[in-house]
Formats: sequence, structure tokens, C-alpha cells
Amino acid sequence: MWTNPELSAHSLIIGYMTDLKTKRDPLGTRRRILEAATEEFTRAGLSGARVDQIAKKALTNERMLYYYFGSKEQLFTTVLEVAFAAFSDAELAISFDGDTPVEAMTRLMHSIWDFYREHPELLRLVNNENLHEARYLKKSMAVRASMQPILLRLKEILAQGELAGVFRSQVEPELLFITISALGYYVVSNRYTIETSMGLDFTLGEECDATVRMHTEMMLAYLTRL
Amino acid sequence: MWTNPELSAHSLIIGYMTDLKTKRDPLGTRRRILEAATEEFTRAGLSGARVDQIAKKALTNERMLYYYFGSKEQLFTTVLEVAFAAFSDAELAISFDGDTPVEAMTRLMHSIWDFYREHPELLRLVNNENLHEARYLKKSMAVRASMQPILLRLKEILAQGELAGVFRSQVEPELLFITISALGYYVVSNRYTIETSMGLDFTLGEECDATVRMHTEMMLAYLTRL
Amino acid sequence: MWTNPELSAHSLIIGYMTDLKTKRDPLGTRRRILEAATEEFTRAGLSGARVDQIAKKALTNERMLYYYFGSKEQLFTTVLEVAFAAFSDAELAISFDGDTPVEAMTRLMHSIWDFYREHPELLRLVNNENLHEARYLKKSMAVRASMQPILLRLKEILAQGELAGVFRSQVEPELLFITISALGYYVVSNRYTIETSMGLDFTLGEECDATVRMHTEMMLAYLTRL
Amino acid sequence: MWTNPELSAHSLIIGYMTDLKTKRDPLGTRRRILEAATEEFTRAGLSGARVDQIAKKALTNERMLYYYFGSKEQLFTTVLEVAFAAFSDAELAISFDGDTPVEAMTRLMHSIWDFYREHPELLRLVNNENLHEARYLKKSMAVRASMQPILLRLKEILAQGELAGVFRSQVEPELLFITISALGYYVVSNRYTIETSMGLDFTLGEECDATVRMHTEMMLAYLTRL
DNA sequence: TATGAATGAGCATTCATTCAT
DNA sequence: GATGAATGAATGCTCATTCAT
Repeated sequence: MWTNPELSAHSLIIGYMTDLKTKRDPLGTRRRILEAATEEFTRAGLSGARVDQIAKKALTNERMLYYYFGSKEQLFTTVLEVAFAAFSDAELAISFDGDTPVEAMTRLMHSIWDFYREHPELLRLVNNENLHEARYLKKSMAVRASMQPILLRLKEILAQGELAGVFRSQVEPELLFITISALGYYVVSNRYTIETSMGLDFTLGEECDATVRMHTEMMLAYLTRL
Repeated sequence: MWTNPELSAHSLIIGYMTDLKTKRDPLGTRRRILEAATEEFTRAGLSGARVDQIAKKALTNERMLYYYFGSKEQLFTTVLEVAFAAFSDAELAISFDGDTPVEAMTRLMHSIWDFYREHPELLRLVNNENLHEARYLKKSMAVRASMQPILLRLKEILAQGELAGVFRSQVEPELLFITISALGYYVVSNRYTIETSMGLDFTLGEECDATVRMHTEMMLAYLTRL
Repeated sequence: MWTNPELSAHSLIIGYMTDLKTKRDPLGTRRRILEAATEEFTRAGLSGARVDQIAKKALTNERMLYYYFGSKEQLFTTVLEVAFAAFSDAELAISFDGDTPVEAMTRLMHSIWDFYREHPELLRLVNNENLHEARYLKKSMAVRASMQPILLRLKEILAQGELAGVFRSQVEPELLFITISALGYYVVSNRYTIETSMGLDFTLGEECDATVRMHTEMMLAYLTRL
Repeated sequence: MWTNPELSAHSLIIGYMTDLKTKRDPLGTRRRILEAATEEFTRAGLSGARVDQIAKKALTNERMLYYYFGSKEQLFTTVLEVAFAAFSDAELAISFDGDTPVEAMTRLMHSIWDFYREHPELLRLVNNENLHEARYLKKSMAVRASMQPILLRLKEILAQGELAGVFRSQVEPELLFITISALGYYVVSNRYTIETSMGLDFTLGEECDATVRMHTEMMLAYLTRL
């Protein structure tokens, strides 16, 4: 019944609202609602977000939200799909031409970690979804599909490294991707309780550099120990 | 005004409710509320949890919740503190007598990862708290204190390994702890979106073993590369 | 955010509900809520009034009360402003053409006292507001403004009487107004404890006439003693 | 079932709490509850007052309030009776020996007005009771009885003035008492809405003196106009 | 006499959603 | 496409009161 035009073409990372509202602007209204919803769901989660706040931020009324997305939950699902697609798009934009396997792997890791650090809102949405046991993404075909290209890339780099004799063999790309994700995800997602329980902010400045350096070194130590 | 007797002595991991209700049982009532609250906050987060459900599960009425904990938010804070204390207590219960540094480090990592896998409710609570930017733990002295002993243990193992010439030097215990946490945390906390986006459950059976093996190997590869 | 259309034009004394409810009637709904609120606040004061009762009496639901007035307290403030405006409007409707100063003063006094006796609900609201130390009217510009015309009228009558040589000079209109108010207010506002402590009802029939006669005579005795 | 020891002997004006609490002090506990209740009912009225606040202020627990007074409403009734008795006692303490009728009348008026100005809490309680249509005093015999002596005094002064040829005849003491009360009551009871609607405080300093002067003059102008 | 523990009904307010135009 | 008006079922929290010791 409700389709996501954002996913039919190459999706764009949700930016900030820069447009003034003009009357009778169906696509604009829809997009503004989506942007506002991303902000609200990021801020407060599914149950914490308020539909009237979303409508207000989107410079429209609550009715339109239902007109375009059917329900608060379907809107949440759409927001998640768009966010995942944005991540996928960003990773696929990198080119590894001329890189050695070690360089390519390093570049990929850093790219993923950078994206996480620069888009904490994605992580908040994903955390929310995990708290709901992925109820709203389970029906979504889009998310699974958007992860395939990046796994493929990882597989290629591993294969090239193995062929070149610098990487160990029999590394599963899925497990490797999850490990890379874990290292980047945790310090961003859990920055607040980390700061509260340890007194350090691992996502900014000096600590961040040290973290990236150690994690890179650790991953390469593993991959290159034949 | 409201104190947490759970934290004054060695705290115990909140188990499941096994007791029948008896009249005039202040400690029992308080404990049942706390257990029920842990379940509800785990299930639905702070805003999603319902005080009437907590009261019902605790076999008491809503009024007692306010009588003992003051507000839903203070109850949430207490639940978090108790959960952190439970983690800390569990880790401090391990003995490393007779272990080599590599064995001790391996044992510590596995212990942390096991705890995470066996207590997904702690991770859900922590995720919730991060979504609130640690608002409810910020005032808490208890959490910070409960992390110190485990950091000290890590420091000792690192020092012994360095002394024995098997571990590299200049490894920061805080960063190491966070890295270990990240590896164990992510696969549990994000198991649902991982399953949705990759089709695999990395916390159960075969996948779990492979994950633990790889992460252990990776960590030791890093620490032992002098 | 919430405006009071009742005060923008000449306000009318809130009467009793005589209209049936019709669907989609924003002005009607708003007015019915205001009328019902006046009744409820008159009956039980701010804290004693029940929003569900107001909604029920207004043939709508509680949500609309907040939709139109924001909060119970803002509704209370609006009720007060409307009541004051009703008093002011009633007094300004009198014409003193052809009256001697003594006649005019007598007529004004009686008009005020009549209004008090005929609108005990205004007095109850004012009493309530005084118990709250005028917290809800303090922000209101409307009330102060609505008292100016009547003070001006009093001033004119005093000046004419002084010019005609029948009234004493140097009578402050504010103090005079308060004295007139006091005499009319007390017997209505405190009728219940007066009856309890003295066994007489000074607002009805014989007692009322005697009271009005004495107060009129007293006031004129003062004003005409040069 | 519940008696009021305060009224059996000469009652005292409720002062401020000066006693420390001692264990097992039945009369002290009862008195402290009554004092605290007077404060609370004065502050917030019957429905606004909170029994837990009363208990807290009285340094006891809510249960004792019910033990001594039966219910919140009966406590309210007792507070009212004590307050009325305090007024009566104060007025009966004046001696008019050697006064001319005009002096005596002036002294009595000023005494009443002074009491009102110095005990606004009595007026708040009376206002509250009027908002409840004297529901809680209706059963009370005490209040009616406590007003008789003061009416008798007024009657005597009127009779002496009439005998001396300075006061007019056929003045009803009840109506006179009410008129005197009205003048003193209104400026204290309604000081807040007076200030809000007129911008003047008629209970303090200069305005107060002018008010007392005018009201005295007005009353004597009436009584002495034969 | 005194007290901490317990209760159920009720409170103002907010929720996501739908109606009528 | 767009909007203000309307709804009923929660929501967290507080109330006066009573129980058990």
C-alpha cells in the first residue's frame, strides 16, 4: 500500500531541512516528514517519539503523516530502511583502485568506523530496532539486500590478500564484517555509559585516534598471522 | 531519601521471581518491584515500560512503587545500578590462581563475553540508558566505582604478561576493556538486526563458537605481537 | 498560543447551557467548555474541580479541553477574565442621564450590589483566586483594564457632587469603590458562615432590604457630611 | 466520638510551633497536628491540603491524624472552630471602662479590623468554609455560641449611645456587626485581586490608615446622624 | 500510643489515530 | 492534497484512608 520512493533510486543520506514550505508540494511534504521523523526517532526512540512533534517539525499536520506512511510504526520502518541504505551507499562509494590488500582492508575499516562516528543517529535507530528485536525490519527485504554489496567487497579484498600471501585463509567475510562493525559501533553507541562508567570519551580527539590505531593494528595482526 | 540496599552489600544478580507473596513483607515487596521493573525495563525501555505492569508482576500496587522508589525514573536508575553491580560482582568472582598471563586474559575475555550472552537484559538496559545519553546514571556514583576492580584486574594481567615477556607493553587497560566489551557486546546487543541484515545468529551454537575463537585469536595476536 | 475570543468583543455574562451539541462546532465546543468550567470552578474551586466533569457537562471529551485551553489552570484563568469582563460590562451599561449626584451614586451602588447578589458565582471565583493569592490573574492584563471605566465613572459622579456642593471633597475613587464593593461583597460571599454564626440570611428578602437601606444611608451620610 | 479539648477551656490563638517533639506525648501530638493542619488548610484549603504534609509538619505520621480527629474533614471542622473561638476570645478581652459610646464603638471597630489584618489565616479558613457553603460548621454549636458575647457588647454600646443622645435609635446590632466585619474583611480577604485589579495594597501602610480613617468616619457619620 | 506498610480509586494530562470538510 | 476538530483509551502519579504490629 505504501511504497518508499527513497529506496527505488539511489538513496541519499538524510540531510538537514533547508527548504521552506510551499503549498501543495506532495514530495516535499513527504520528505520533510521523513526527515523530521528521523530526528524524532533518533532523539527518543519509537515509543518516545511524538507524532505531533514530527508533524510540527515537518511543517505539516499529523493527518499527512498517516496519509503518506499509514502509521507511526510504518514510518519508523521507512526511516530505518532509508538509514541502512544511506550506510550502504556510503560504503559502496569508496574505490580501492591501486590499493594493496592491507591498504584496502584498512581503508574499508576506517570508512565504516568513520561513518559510524559521523552518523550516530543511524546507530541510535539501530539500537532502537534491536530493543524491539528487529520487529519493524523483519518484513523488510530492502535491508538484507543493501548489505550484500559490502560483503562482496570484503570477500574480494580477503581473496586478493590470500592470493598475495599476506592474509590468512578461511576467514569468513560475515564474521569479519561483524567484528569490524562491533569495534566501531560500540564506542559510538555506548559512548555515554562508557563516559559514565570509565570517565573517558572514546569518540573524540586523542582517545579516538588511539582507539582506531589499536583496532586497526589488532585486526591486521590477526589477518596477517598466517 | 531513597536508598539502594542492594548495593550496600554484595549484590546478587536479579533472578526470576520464585517467591509467593506474603503480607507485610517490606523487603520482599521492594525486591519483587525491582525484579519486575528489571523485566519491564528490559522488555520495553524506560518510556515503553508501564508502571501498572510492574506493579502487577510484583504482586503489589502502583502506589508501593512510588513508596519505595519515588518515581519511575528513580526506579530505572536503581535497576541500572543493580545490573552494573551484578556484572561487576560476577567478574570479580573469578580466580586466576596458577594461570599464565595468556590463560588469564583468555579466561577474563570469555568470562565477560559469557556474561553478556547470558544476561542480554543487562545489555538492553545499557542500550536504553545510552539512548537517554546516560541521563539516569550520570548522578550515580555507584556505577563508576563498580568498574574499578575489573580494570585493576586487567592491569595486573597485562603487567604480568609484560613482565613474562609475552605481552606487548604500553597497552591501556581502559581501551583494552572497551575493546573486549565491544566484541562481546555487539553480537548480543545487535543480534536481531544482524540476523535481519545477514541472516545469521552469532550468539548461538556454531556461529558463537567461531566468533569466540576468532575474537580470542585476534586479541591474543595483538597482545603477543611484541 | 491560546487566545480568549470572549474578551475581544463585548463579553457577555456566561449563562446556562441551552444549546444541543452539533458535530464540528469549534466555537460551540469552546463555549460549552467555558460555561461548564465556570460552573465547576464555581462549585468546587480550582483544585476541587474535575476536568472529566467539565468535559462531561460540555458534552465533549477531556482532550478538547486541552486542545482549546492548554491546561486546567489556563482554563481557570480564562474563566476568571470572562467573569471580570462580565461585571465590567454590566456596570458600564448603566446610564446616569438626568440624575442628581446623590441619585447617580445611589444607583451605582445598588447596581454593584445587585450584580454581586445576582452573580454569586463571580464572587466564588474571586474568592478562589484570592485563596491562590491571585496567581492566575497576575499575568492577566485584561482584568486591570476592565476596572478602569468604572473607576472613571465614580470619579465623575464625585466631581459633579463636589461641584454641586453636596459631596465632600478629597474622596479617593479607588477607596470609595472598594468600600462599596466590601459592603455588597461580604454579605453574599460570606452568607453561609454568617447564617451559621448569626442565624440570619442577609441576602434574601427583608434582611436584604434593610441591609441595602442602611448601607446606602451610611454611604450618603459620609459623602454629604461636608 | 472525637472531642475538642481546645474549646472546653478558654481557647488560645494558634501560635507557632515552638516545642520539640518528645516520644509518647499525646497532648503534644494532638496540638501539633492541629497547628500543622491550620497552616495547611490556610495555605491550600480543604481539598488542596495534603494529609501527609500535615503529618510531616506535625512531626508525626498520617495514622495519628485519623487516630485523633477521625478524618480530614473533621480535622478541618476542628480547625475552624478553634479559629472562630480565637477571634471571639480576642474581642472579649477588650475593656471599655471609662469610654464614651463613640470611643467604645471606635475601639471595637478598630479591634475587629486589627484582628482581621493580623490574622489573615482566619479569613482564608472562613473563605474556604464559605466556598463549601459552611458544610463543616453547620453541625457546630460552638461557632454560634462564640458570637453571642460580642453581639451583646455591641448592643450595650448602642444602647448607651442612644441613651446619651449621640447615636440614632433602632440600629440592629447584627446588621451593624456585619457591616463592620464587611469593611475590615474585604480589604484583607480580597487584597490580592484588589492589588491585581486596582494596583493598590489596601492592607499596608498609608492606604491602610486612610481606609481605617474613612471607614471609621463613615460609620460614625451614620450612627450620629439622628 | 505510635508507626511503617499497604491499598484502590481517582487525578490531570497525553497518546496515536480518525472524522468531516 | 491538505487541515482543524474530535476521540477514547491509556499514562504516570497522588489521594485519603486502613492494616498489622
